[in-house]
Amino acid sequence: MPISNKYIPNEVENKWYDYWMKNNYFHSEPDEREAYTIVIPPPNVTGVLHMGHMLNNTIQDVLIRRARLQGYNACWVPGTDHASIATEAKVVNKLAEEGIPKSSLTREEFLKHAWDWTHKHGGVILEQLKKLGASCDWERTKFTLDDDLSESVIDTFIDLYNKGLIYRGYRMVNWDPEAKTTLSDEEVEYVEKQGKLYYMKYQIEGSDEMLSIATTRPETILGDTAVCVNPNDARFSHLKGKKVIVPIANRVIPIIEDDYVDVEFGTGCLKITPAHDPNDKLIGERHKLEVIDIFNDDATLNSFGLHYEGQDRFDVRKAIVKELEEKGHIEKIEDYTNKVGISERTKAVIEPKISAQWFLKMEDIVKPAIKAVKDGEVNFFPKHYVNTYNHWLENIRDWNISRQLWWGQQIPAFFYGDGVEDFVIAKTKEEALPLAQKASKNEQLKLDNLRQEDDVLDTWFSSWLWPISVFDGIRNPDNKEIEYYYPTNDLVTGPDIIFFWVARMIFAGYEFKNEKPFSNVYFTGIVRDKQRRKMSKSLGNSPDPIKMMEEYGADGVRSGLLLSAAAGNDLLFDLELVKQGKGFANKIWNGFRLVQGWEINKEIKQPKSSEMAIKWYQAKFQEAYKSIEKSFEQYRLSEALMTIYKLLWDDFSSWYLEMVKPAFGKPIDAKTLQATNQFFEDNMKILHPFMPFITEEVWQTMGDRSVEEALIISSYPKQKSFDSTIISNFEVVKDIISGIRTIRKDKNISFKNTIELAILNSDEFTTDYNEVVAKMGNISKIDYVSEKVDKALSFRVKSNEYFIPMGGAIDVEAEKAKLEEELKYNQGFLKSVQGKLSNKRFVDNAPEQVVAIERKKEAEALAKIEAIKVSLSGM
RNA sequence: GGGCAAUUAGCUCAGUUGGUUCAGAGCACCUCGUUUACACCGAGGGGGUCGGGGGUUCGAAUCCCUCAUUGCCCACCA
Repeated sequence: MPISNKYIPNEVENKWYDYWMKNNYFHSEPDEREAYTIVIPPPNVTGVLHMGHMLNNTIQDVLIRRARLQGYNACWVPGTDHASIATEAKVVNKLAEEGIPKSSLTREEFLKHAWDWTHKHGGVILEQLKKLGASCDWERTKFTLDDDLSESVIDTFIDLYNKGLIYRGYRMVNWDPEAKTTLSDEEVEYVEKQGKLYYMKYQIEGSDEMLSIATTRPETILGDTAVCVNPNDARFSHLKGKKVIVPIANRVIPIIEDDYVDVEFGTGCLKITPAHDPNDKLIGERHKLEVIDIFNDDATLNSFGLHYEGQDRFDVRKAIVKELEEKGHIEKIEDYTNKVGISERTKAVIEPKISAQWFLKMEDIVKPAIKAVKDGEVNFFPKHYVNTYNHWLENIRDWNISRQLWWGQQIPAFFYGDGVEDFVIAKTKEEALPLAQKASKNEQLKLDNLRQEDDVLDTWFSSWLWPISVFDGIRNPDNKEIEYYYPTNDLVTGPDIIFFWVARMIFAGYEFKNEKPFSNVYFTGIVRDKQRRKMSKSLGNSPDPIKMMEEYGADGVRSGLLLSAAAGNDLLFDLELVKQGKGFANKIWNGFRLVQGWEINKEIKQPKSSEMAIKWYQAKFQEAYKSIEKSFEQYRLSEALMTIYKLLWDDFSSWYLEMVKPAFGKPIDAKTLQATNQFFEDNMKILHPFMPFITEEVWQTMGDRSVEEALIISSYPKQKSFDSTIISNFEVVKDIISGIRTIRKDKNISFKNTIELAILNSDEFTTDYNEVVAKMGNISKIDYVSEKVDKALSFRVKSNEYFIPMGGAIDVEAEKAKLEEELKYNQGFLKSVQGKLSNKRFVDNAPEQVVAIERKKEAEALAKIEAIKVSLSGM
């Protein structure tokens, strides 16, 4: 069968993915082997694959495929996250487009829509991962809202509540007026915004004196309940005990004193709005101030907004400034940049708000997580993320885990009264009833008197259990699966969710399993474009992963991504590297075609050159192997791939295959063919984790392979010791060949024409490589001579000299100039070496080994200089 | 305001305890070559006073100090 000289990935990739699936190679069951486990960072259920996923999942697949080849029972658990805010927002928007406001629906009706949406769009991303070659155990696919996972979440909530770690409290929390829910501190991003600082004048009651106050949020004056100055500020001492009139609202509020106020900033006078600023709230508590909340849930003003009621906060800001100006209350307006908190999901400006929410106490629960990383139980790559991690854990505040949403696990709290504390915690209403009867001391309480908390739990309150709950380790702590697969081995994720997810999983692991969830965390970088901009939909700078895989092959894309990704650094995505990856696949394919085309002849003897080439490649392979192992230990996948790339392209294709390749139309001997096939197999094995498709294709085309003999489940080559002198000797041989090629190029001697070579002062080992030199340099005859050859071109490798006789056709002057240049260089080199050696302090202080090396350099330089001088004198 | 990281060839990055292998790799670039696996190719080549300035040392890309630039994270100054 004629094989195309171009490797065409598309069909090949689909074919082998189907084959792997059909034969269930990705599936894992506990057995006697050691487990190697990764749980996928579950993408949002309705998300689509972007470049970040591509990188992240390529890395996981490399690790899992390698482990599988190494004989581990490799298990990669896939799944998706319900992403409560993001998904609910999508469903709300979609319903809004259909003219259905969320408020018109009951909880059940809305959830039905949400599930319909999830079933329609969910899992697309997992299908896309299959294109990439991800060898996940799809039978284990989980969703954070699956019944078993939800039940695990509820169980842990109850457990934590019973331990006294969960409480309900009135607190100032972050309110997202668009999603109409609270957010945890981690879900708020701070961005710099160009704004204004407004200086407003408040009239002092019973006086004409005006007090100037600076604020960035003039609309909140309607919620002012005091004005505050520093007690040590002499400018305001005469105002002690007085009151001011809030403009527009015309309310009279006290002037209070508190150390919090910075005398230097603004006017040294601060307006206090306890309902809408965390600091004001604290001051308000200290001074027992009234709290006036002026906003509705969507951040329009409520009745405290007076004639602005129903208008949006930012519209009111403009309008109120205008009104204040008209009434003479604006002193001045300055430009001012400040940090504004926005919702990580909706990007809406966060409104601080006081409300009753559920919190998890963090102080004690995080302690084992700090210790685990400190003690190296859990390792971070790159390790500097440990600092970020520690800083967060050591300064942690309680976690607001309730969300005013419907999409998620509903909090299992049942209210029997209107008080903040009038609730019981239970799995079901039925279980709650007797508890509520007891708590309320009311035996007559009925099921109908109980009302379940509307709020659901933060998405991360389910994903923090992920490595445990996917193996059902919460509900059935002693089941076979959790015992076998937990703790997992590696976690591959982005540093952006170190707090959201990674840290929380670690302390959840200790809290619920008494053990770490994973041993190593590999933080990937962010995928950026060549201008270092983050790849995003809105910028339109992100290529479509699916299209790209269709054009360049999943293998090409995988290797392109990895080639550009130094461990832990941001990755500047460049399509050129994907092309390089595709080119690499093609290179391998063509090497394979070459070997496939060879005719074997068992009668012919193995040439010496092939024998030497085989010995050399065996050593070279082992040398690379060692280096690959080392790279993997440090999660330097990019480095490992580059090592393989160079091994296969330079060493194997450019050197090995060229050395053993029979002349056109000539057969090959059995020994060499057998060795070459063996190399091919080993090459495919070490490359397979990175480029699974082409390697399987080559592997399967090489011979008839049974279902048990697929590459994906074959065995990784073993590390063997190797003789490094074979490699260093061959470097000399390469230099000789390179010298010949340089002369050919300089003198325009076509490679088609054979030339002769004479060698002076031969080292013993080089004679073993005579056939190699002859073949690679197209040399017809090699002579060993005892003195310099006349009318010849020459070059030197180490201190040996090599001649190519040219008859009379050499340009003596040019050769002389060249030699003189070489002489000059070597003399300079010698001078610097001797400079070092004549420095007594160097000789006395440097280690013996180092001095010995310098002496050796000196001797070699002297010999070389001598040889050049001899050549020159003969001209 | 605090912390972390980075700064080495045109680009992206290696460079482990200071001294074999220290100035490297890949890509890009230049020259030559269509030799029967591959032009998604082969052979050859140019290119960096290692961000600046000090210091320690016989010796510094590597250790110390300092400055500069960039990125990220954290932090309740109106």
